[in-house]
Amino acid sequence: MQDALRKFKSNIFQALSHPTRIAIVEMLRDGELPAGVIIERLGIEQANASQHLAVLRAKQIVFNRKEGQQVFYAVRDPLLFDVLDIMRRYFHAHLSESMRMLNDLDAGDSKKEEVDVE
Amino acid sequence: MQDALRKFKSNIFQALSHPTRIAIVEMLRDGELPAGVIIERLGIEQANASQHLAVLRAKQIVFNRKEGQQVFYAVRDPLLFDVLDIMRRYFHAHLSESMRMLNDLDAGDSKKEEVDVE
DNA sequence: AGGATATATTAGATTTTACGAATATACGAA
DNA sequence: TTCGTATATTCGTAAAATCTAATATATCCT
Repeated sequence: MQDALRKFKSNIFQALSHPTRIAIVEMLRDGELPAGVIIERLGIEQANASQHLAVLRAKQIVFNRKEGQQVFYAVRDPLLFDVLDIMRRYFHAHLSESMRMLNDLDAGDSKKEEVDVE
Repeated sequence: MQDALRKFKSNIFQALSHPTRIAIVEMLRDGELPAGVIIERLGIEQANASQHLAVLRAKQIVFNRKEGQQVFYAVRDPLLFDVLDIMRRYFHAHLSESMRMLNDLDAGDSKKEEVDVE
């Protein structure tokens, strides 16, 4: 049954369905990084970052290697970067609607963030 | 800021983070289909299917066209199929671990489903 | 052993998501 | 206009995700 395949896909997507986790994966594009660096660059609570790393680990999107008291993370398969690249193209291909969508989704929030292009 | 880009990506992934919605998108690979057919093939509650369609609509993954009393759905950009194709390759590339992962995630459920390959 | 550093895990509150049941809307037919 | 079909929306509830604060674990250094 290809039900398993769909479940698998949705699981991976679920793992990628948070901006912080996208940021982590993108951060690892050029190779492994210790958790400390990741956390520092994210600029969020240590515990929170660690939880996001745990999600990526659970879905096997990243793996880690312990060296001394540091833990180095790396993306398991660069195939995922291809997915992110396609998404970037997708975003640009529909730029105006994409931005409108982001604003719509934010609507109701107290602070309205500016949407700039990369 | 490419913060917007990351937010956009995670939004799309969020929309794809459910097996039913993956099924819908895949179902539309060869072109548009009326909601009725989609619902019938999914074999789930009409309301539930309609809700999933609403999610895909909100994220602009699909668009719809009304004809008479039917509503035809289509995927906005075939780029998404490329993403799904990559995920299939990803799945196969790590077949054994993928299946173990699916089982692990199911662990604790009352009924244990068999994991078959597509 | 004891303290400092790096990272992970747990707990609890809040928000978001998913689902079924019921209801609403839009349209075509009689 | 009333009826039936196709689809969407709302409501209530259960489950899952997210965040902060607190605590735990492992490793190195002295």
